[in-house]
Amino acid sequence: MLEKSHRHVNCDTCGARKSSLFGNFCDSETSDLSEHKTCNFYKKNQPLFIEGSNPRGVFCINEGKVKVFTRGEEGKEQIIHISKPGEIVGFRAMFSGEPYKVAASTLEECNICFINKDDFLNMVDTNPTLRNGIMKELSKELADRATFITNMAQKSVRERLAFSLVILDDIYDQEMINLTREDLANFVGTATETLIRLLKDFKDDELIETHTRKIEILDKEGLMLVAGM
Amino acid sequence: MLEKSHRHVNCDTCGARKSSLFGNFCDSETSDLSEHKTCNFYKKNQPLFIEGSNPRGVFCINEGKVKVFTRGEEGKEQIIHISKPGEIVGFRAMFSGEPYKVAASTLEECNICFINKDDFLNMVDTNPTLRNGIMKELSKELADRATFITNMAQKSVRERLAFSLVILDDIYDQEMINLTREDLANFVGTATETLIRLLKDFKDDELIETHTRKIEILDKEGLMLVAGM
DNA sequence: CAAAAAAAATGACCTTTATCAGGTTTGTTA
DNA sequence: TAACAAACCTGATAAAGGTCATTTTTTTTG
Repeated sequence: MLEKSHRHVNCDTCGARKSSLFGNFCDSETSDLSEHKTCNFYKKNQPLFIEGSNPRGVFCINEGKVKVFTRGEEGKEQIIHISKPGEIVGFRAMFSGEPYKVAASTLEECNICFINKDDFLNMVDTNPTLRNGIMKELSKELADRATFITNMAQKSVRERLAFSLVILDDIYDQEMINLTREDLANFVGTATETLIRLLKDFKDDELIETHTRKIEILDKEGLMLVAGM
Repeated sequence: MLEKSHRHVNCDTCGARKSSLFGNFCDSETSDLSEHKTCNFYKKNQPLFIEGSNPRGVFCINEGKVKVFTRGEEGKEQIIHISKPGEIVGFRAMFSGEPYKVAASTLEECNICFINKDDFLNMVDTNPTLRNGIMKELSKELADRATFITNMAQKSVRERLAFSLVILDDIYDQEMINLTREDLANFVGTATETLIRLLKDFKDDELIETHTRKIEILDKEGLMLVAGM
């Protein structure tokens, strides 16, 4: 899927950059950025960082998807967020001065650039546009998580699954949703068995179709109705 | 409870300021801040702002407690956070450029100062220490909310109540926890009836004692054990 | 390509927790 | 302080959803 040419990305030509926090960098800023990053290829299910470790920089996704999650008491994952190309992962920890409170790992083959902590913080310090973008992003995520909490507290699993599928449909853009049932359950916040049963309900209701693992959204409006959106 | 003298607070002498984001302001910065704020007394259950309205500044709590909450589909509140003196409420919306996604209202009689949006943003722009403090705060809250989500998804109501009581014990510091059963239920994320039944269990287990509405923590360690902390 | 491992699916069962309905206590205000 | 409203509490009931055990399908790997 990923071609060799993708494995060493230059920021100037990176399509993902344009929709990222670095999107409005000028040419000199962009080439500067390019010089200060390294680029790595990740296989499926490889960790970017784990809970409790010390942040050494930020990860900028060029290709592929990444899950950000915490673990509950018995080690069960709760997926907090799924990042797609153009998103920067792990920048919260740059400012908190604390070890990671969440973990991140790849959901598929990924191409991900790494920017060193000092370089990143230096950019944030000297570039007000970038800084404002980051503060805006932090704020938006904070609002998203308030909604997430409320959904968890007040919606049924059925409603949350519908809600999640709508969100995932955006994240997966033109592709079909491609997650293990377990990951999907850990995103919705339910047991894998319950999730599978509900997926069948949704199939019966012709809201979705499954192609082995992949989930095709047939009726997004209908899902939004179920989700109460 | 609140004396008249508290109703017009000067930032120089404000005890809450020292533990706030403005804590390390120098004298000139502090008096500058004092000039740019207004101070208001709020009765119990008065809104600071509501969901969907446009942010016009930030609120700095001098005395009293404030709940920050969202409403689910049927209007049921989910309390996301409870703020105490020294905390600044509503600054997320300063950076997002969007209307409030949450609402805030007083839980008791409060003394709260208001700083105008422009003045606040100007301070943030020109004061790197304040700015870093804010970014750190945003980041920490983001991490807190990840934990909140995971608790909601994976802990039982019993565990969440124990968890909530431990947190509230810190927020209420030396006082007893003083919330309506409904507010407490909306913080834990459960039905009021369920909450009341569980409180009785905790009383039977001598983890807490109630004095009409007020809740006294008898065995914090025990609660933490129940909460799985 | 066969064998093993991982993931997906199904069934039975049972606990947790929401809901509804009613009764009591506490707090507020005329 | 009487009357009213709000908050609190209790009981009965039902359903949502978790757990465990087992089978089937898909994927991975030697």
